[in-house]
Amino acid sequence: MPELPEVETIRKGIMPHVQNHKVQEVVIRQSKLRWPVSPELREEMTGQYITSVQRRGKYLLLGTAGGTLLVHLGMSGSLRILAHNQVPQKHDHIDIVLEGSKLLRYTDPRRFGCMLWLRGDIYSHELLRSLGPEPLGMDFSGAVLFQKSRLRKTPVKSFIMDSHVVVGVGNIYANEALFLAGINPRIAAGKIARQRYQTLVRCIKDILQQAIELGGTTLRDFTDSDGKPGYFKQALRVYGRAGLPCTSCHQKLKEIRLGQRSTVYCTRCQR
DNA sequence: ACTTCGACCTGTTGGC
DNA sequence: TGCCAACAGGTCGAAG
Repeated sequence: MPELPEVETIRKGIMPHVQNHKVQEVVIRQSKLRWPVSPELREEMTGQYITSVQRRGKYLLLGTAGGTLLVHLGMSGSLRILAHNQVPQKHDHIDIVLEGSKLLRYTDPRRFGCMLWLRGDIYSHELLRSLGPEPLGMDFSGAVLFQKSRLRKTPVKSFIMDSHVVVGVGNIYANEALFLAGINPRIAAGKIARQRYQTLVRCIKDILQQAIELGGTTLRDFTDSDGKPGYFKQALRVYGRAGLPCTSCHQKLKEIRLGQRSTVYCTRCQR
């Protein structure tokens, strides 16, 4: 579920429920996530006011005066706002219980996500320090991609999915952006011209922006049950459509694997 | 410095 | 219907 547009939608969805609210209790039912969840999370976050809800790439950052909760949803994680009396289910690992009537519940069947309590300057933390630019920010441009890609032999799809190059471009949107840009995903990143990177950057920004706007409408209410976004299903041009006709030229879409990830493209439209 | 690959998990799907 | 392998929206870190 979580690519950048989903994470941004979740951020906007939970913000009004958690910002300026006081943490009454932190319940850790399962501490074995990608990294162990430290008891310090409970010890130090309890009693704090959540002052900010930010996003960096696919990380969510809940700021307090005493530290920051860094959340990543991995492949299967989700966050929901629920009532205090909602009974936890099998994969409901952590609750941030707020004063009043609500709690923020972290659910993650595969447990590839993480919840880390950080103190001090969070941007100097290992996980955040060397991240590339935000794809929707001003400092993500064709010039940047072009410059970073010189001499790199890795396929352009793997390249744009590398968080040190640019954050937040996951498998779905990498496939979609390359289709829109008309670029074959297996071309070596270092062999792509500056001009084409400008096109690619425009496509990445467009597809992410569009997905955020759609996500915003279907996932507006975070007090609902699982808000599983069905929004992009219809908008997807290549992802999940291997063997089906290209929406542009009707050629059968091809599926290959790049970096162990499913890659779908049109051999006629993407060169 | 760059690339590849295993690892972390559970749930779902498709083939036999 | 059941069983088993393959695969799934991520990404770190080790090894080459």
